[in-house]
Amino acid sequence: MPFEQLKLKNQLCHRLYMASNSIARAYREPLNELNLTYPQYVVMMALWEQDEITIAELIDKTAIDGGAMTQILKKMSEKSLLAVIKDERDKRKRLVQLTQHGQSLKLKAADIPKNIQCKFDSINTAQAQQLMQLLDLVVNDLAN
Amino acid sequence: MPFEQLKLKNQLCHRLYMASNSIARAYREPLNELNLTYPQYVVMMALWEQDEITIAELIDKTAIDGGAMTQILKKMSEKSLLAVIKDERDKRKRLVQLTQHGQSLKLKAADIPKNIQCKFDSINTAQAQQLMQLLDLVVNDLAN
DNA sequence: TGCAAATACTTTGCGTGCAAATTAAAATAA
DNA sequence: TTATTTTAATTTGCACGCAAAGTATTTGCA
Repeated sequence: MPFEQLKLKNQLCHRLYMASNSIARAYREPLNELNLTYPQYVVMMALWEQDEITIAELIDKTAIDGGAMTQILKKMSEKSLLAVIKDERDKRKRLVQLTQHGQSLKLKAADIPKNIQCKFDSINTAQAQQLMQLLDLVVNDLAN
Repeated sequence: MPFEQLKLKNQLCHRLYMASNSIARAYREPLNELNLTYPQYVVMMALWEQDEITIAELIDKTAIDGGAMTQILKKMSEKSLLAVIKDERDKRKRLVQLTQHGQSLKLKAADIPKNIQCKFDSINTAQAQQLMQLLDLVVNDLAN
């Protein structure tokens, strides 16, 4: 079978492309109600876990590009979700700090994961776990 | 455990986000040598399988956004990879046709899938198949 | 036949993802 | 100490992904 390896149906990358876009699209509606984009939501989740971290740490936790992060934090700061303040001990660094508004949004966001899960009719919890484990292998293998 | 569902490590969406970005990044170098972006490569794979299809069919096969597709085809046309011609039977439609240059690129691209696979040290063929099947379930569940 | 609805695409505006260049500050070396 | 290198973040330019609006063209229905 010539060029079988170039067929779209055999491309893991294309599956990932479609799945990633699909799930980001699924988050769009619920996140619109919080006035958040998907990457902004990821930043919020990171900060809800640990507040007042440097931008570099935030980039590390979220895997969001540094150049994009600057813009994202700027927009989130304008929406009064967080503040970016100087680190007096190391003036190269900047610390990201949730506002009270940003902290309180956690309650409103708490239902989102369940709402998304409801859409997965054909995937059970074990399969979702397995999927996440396989995706971690992909990410780790490509990290080098 | 309060708000456990909001932690990043439990988010399938974030795993997909990272994996999709990682693998797109992995394709960047080999595709640079063909002067193709990743979505452009997807368009090429679709056309190598079946040439002279409408833009709507191309969108259907690739899952690339329609608005983006217009721009992508414009750029690929400028690079003489393909031509977009009118469908005389239905003047709303436009047909996408590979040029000889576009067709010949298939040979150069034939090695790419194997080169990417080499990076996956911890995933065997069966696991890759399983991953693709799970991703198909995700996409199908979210299609509704 | 004629006209509203559907279809196929294009355009526009916004928000990233990414590479590369830039700026500023701290760490390290000479 | 001073110069070099490294680290942290920003800026710039390009290519999408997506929603919404706009433009033809065709269908289908009254």
